[in-house]
Amino acid sequence: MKKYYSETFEKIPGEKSERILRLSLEEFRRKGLSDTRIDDIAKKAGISHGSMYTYFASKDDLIRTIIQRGHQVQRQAFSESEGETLDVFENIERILSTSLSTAVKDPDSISIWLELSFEYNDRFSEDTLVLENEGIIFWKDIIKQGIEEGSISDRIDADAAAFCVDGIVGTLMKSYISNHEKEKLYMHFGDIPTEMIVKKIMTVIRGVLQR
Amino acid sequence: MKKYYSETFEKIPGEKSERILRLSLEEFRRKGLSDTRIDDIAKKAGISHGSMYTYFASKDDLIRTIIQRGHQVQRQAFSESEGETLDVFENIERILSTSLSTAVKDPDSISIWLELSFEYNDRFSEDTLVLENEGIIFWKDIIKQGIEEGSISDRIDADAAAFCVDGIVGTLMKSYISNHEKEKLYMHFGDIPTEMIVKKIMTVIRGVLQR
Amino acid sequence: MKKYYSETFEKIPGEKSERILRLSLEEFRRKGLSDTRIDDIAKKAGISHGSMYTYFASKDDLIRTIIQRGHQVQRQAFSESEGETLDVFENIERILSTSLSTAVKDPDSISIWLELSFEYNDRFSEDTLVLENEGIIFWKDIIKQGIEEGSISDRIDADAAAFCVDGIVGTLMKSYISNHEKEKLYMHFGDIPTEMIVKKIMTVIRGVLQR
Amino acid sequence: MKKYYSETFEKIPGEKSERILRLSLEEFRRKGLSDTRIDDIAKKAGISHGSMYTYFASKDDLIRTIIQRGHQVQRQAFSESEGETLDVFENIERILSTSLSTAVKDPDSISIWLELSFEYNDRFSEDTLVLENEGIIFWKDIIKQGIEEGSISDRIDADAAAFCVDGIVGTLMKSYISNHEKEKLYMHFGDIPTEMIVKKIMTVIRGVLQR
DNA sequence: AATGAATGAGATTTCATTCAT
DNA sequence: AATGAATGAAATCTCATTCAT
Repeated sequence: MKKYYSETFEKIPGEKSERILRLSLEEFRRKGLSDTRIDDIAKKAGISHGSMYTYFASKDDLIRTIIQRGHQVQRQAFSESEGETLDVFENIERILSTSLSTAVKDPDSISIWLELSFEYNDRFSEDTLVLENEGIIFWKDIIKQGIEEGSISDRIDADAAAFCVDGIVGTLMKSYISNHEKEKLYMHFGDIPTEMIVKKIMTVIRGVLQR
Repeated sequence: MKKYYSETFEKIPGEKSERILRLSLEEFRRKGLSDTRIDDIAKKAGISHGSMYTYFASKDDLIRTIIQRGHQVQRQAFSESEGETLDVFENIERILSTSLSTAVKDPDSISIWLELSFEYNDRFSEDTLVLENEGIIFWKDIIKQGIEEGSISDRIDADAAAFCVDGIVGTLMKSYISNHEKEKLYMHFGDIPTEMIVKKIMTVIRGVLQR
Repeated sequence: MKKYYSETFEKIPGEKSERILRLSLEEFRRKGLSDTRIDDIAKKAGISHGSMYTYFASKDDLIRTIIQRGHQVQRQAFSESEGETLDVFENIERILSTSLSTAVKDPDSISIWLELSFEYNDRFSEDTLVLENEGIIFWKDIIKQGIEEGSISDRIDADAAAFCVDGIVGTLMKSYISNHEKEKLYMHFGDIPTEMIVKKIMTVIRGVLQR
Repeated sequence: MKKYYSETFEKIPGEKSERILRLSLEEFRRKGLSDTRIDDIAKKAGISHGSMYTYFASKDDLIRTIIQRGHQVQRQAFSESEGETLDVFENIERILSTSLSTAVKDPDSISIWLELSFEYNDRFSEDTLVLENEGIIFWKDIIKQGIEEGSISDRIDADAAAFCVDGIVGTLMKSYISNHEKEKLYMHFGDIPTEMIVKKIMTVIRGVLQR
């Protein structure tokens, strides 16, 4: 995989590089990819903007680096949930629950990820589609497994089920990227704890899918 | 509702004002709210740079005007589907189908709408939340009606069902805003006609909700 | 001929556009093409640097515009000296004299022209070689004419004679672009009036060429 | 003569210091004094950026060091041609020939030397004028010698003759610093071997000067 | 002595906005 | 009402130079 950061960036203390990436993410969520200024990130990180350019040749390179970091984290999450022999619905519930807590803890990553959907960010598409595909396959596998096991009705289209679950989880994760989205979530569910939201959504998913 | 355009804008031929708003939408989807330049819109519309500023006091005002226009269209869609005494699932299917064709015909509106979810666009939140709320209530009503009619299982949480259906429809509409999203849709469903996608998704929704 | 300035630049008062080009030339001679800052030219001309960019898309475009202006002036000079039926040596003397007074009055143009000889300015080559060629042909014609008339010895190689006269005139014109070059001229001739320099050089050229 | 390099630079292997100076020259010709970056030279020479600064306190000091090196080489050339009892024209021809082959072999030195003529490089003037003067005296001596010997006509102004010969040789040497100049030389002489150019120019110089 | 990470002044360029015509 | 020239704040990026290791 192509590296979008300099060797210098590799050599600086991990703590520092982590901080830079984390603060970049935060700033990107708050200001948007386009309106985030390299200089602001540098200021927040307590380094000179010149240093930012010794680490990343351009703003786009910084964004790509962040995207790749997101991949690693996401892949790890996928691989962790593999090999577990849970019931399909327990599996979905666990993923939903994990996704939700990720969204609450790290809305920055979700926000930047969602920005990549827009046409004006298509230049990053090649960097992200591979992972998107992995996510889609991940869901399809789960659904197929459920059908094979007989726990999901075979009247249901597997592709559509994967699409729906993916969409529901995505929508839920999106609900924490901004006040605006939090308001919408509140409109939907009122003021209830997040675990409660998972439970409620699971009644739907079970209802829909369970035979 | 506050007007964000000048009286001058009201007086110009409807055809011209329509064209300006339509081309603005197109440009906003392609470049993003932030990277779209007023001058580019003016050039596309064949009017002078300065004229844009006689119509809209600022770029944000243009965006707000576009948002309000979206509201009108959306409200019209809501009101049209009211008063019809369809079966709940027929109703959902029709909305799904309409939403899909809207997304295909006018991805620009969807794209700009989705951009408003991000924190860096929270300044537009007050202009949009009202309509978001209407949409949510719209779904809740449909679900409640279904439960009352007995066609939707009462084991299912109504709020969550509304959230899920809303999320699914939203995800589907998002699938047409960029090549990147189209690719993802293709990963999900392969190369099938759009009506087929609706049908497949309906097997899921019926399966989940139907008692 | 391709235009390297905007339509806006064409429309501003001639006096203003002249001033901008003149001050650009001056600044380019003093600081060099590379170290001249657009902002400094703007300041000298009493306009905003933003305006400079409405006139010229880039610094290179400004340079090209200046080069083209130099062409026009130079071509005019060529065409003026045509059609006159002077003796070859009178002709050369007149050109030498004119060139010298041009160099004294407008060293800026000479300086920028000479900068174009360097490899790092080869990107402008296509804009200048045509005129260079015209200058070379101009000299060759004069020498040939002299040989045909019998006033120049036919033992002399015409190409080389054109090269030498061109080189001498070029060197003389170069002598006014900087203090450094003026010093060198002083080392050569001491403190004598410029007409005297022309006379002295003519003794050489006559001596060399006259049969 | 003031040294513009550090003691450290004196201590490193001659081969290495030679390489650094040679590569600097090359880069300066290709990019120009102003646009050449110290870092690029360091990279080409395979040393670290910082090392360049342990050798030379600044970019200007590197340039001055290069200039002084040019002096040494040039002085050596002068001294070699002294003490030889050639006929004046043989002498000129030999210098012309030597200059030409120097220009072909080492256009980098010529290029940087010519850059020093411009006003924006006047800060190096004090470092170069001494040598320029030596060159001028060198030519004057040759011409005077020719007049004394009777091989150059006394109708000719000695100062002007020195100026002209100097200008011709300078122009010829300049002809190899860039593609642009090579094109001009080709316009003058077509595609002929360099020795032929010398021969042809000598017909002019002899013609002019020889009584 | 050599390295290369860090710095920050400053260059080019962009573009929302103003305003005289 | 329409125009488009002018403005200048601000963004991205460069690179000579410093300095700790």
